[in-house]
Amino acid sequence: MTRDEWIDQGLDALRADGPGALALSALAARAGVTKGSFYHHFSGQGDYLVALTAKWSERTSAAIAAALSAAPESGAPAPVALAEGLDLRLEAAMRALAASDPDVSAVVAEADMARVALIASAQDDPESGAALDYARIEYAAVIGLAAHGATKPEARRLAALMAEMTSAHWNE
Amino acid sequence: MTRDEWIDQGLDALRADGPGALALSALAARAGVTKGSFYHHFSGQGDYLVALTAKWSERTSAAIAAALSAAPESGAPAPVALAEGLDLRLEAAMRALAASDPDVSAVVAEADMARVALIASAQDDPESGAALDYARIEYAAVIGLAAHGATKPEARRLAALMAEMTSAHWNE
DNA sequence: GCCATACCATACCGATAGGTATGGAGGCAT
DNA sequence: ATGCCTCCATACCTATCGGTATGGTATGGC
Repeated sequence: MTRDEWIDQGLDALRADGPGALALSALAARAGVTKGSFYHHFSGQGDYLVALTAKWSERTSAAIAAALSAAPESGAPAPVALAEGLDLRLEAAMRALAASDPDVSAVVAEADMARVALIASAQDDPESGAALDYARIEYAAVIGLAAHGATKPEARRLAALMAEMTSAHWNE
Repeated sequence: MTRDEWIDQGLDALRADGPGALALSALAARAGVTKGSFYHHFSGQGDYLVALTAKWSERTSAAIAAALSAAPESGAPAPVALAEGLDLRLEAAMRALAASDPDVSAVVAEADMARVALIASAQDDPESGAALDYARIEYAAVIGLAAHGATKPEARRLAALMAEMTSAHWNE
């Protein structure tokens, strides 16, 4: 077990079983090791959660950036690219985790802002002040769909409808 | 302390400090009583959480129904009425609570469906299949805004923009 | 005045959480 | 072979959780 493996297993557990699965005993049992390993790689729970959320933030933001930059060729508008590139269950679980930990909450808030900025910059007229507003709405809608457990096909369909609405209103 | 007071204090604590504030010891300390009172009014944690979520569901759904039915006169479209009638912090905290409790999750899912149906029925052409889709998007956007802690004025402004988009696309 | 019942404080219990201290097993250099 | 350093298992500590058992006080009916 490396530090990264602990984090990856934690992300899997978080996605599968929610924040409660991040209890140290549950994590160790899941991985088939004991707490000895954990405290060798991490100074404590705070250290672990920060590292976990940081990795989530990096990975997810990179995935979004890739999906958005590929959008012009693939023809997928921003909301669809989001619904495609995001792990909806993990997004929802991450928000639940953030509700009980201020450090996590800060990282999530920062990631949200960065992603909204990414979406805005992929818009037709990124400089317009409205671009940020449209981006926030699109992003909020996808996160909201994740929050009540929409399936991927549903999320994709609704994201497409949303994209249609946005671009129609945008170009009027 | 009555049963209802325990529930109301729990909702306040949940909104203010997240799911962790629903720990029995924290609740009792907050109310200035001991666990003796709690176990007199409730059979246990499960009983309490079910009662709490049920009350939340009733109250919130009633508030939404009222806001939506008043919308035609007040001129507030559905998303704005939602952003106005919902306690955004409480909505976010409730989702976090649902992530750790299947019973709560079931109630939240049911409430979500009911609210989406309410929004759809307030639409111009409620019978159309698209009405439900639009309603889901509008609702998801507001919940998503709640999830990353949007302030009420922001939520209101973005909800208004969203309503403009939706109705424009709807009537094309 | 008596008794039942509602209400709640106190004290206790078992399980589990995070955290620490320690020591053993294995590679790697010298 | 020796010594060191990485990695982790074991054992233990303390705090806190949900939950139970019990006893006390207040209030209302009769």
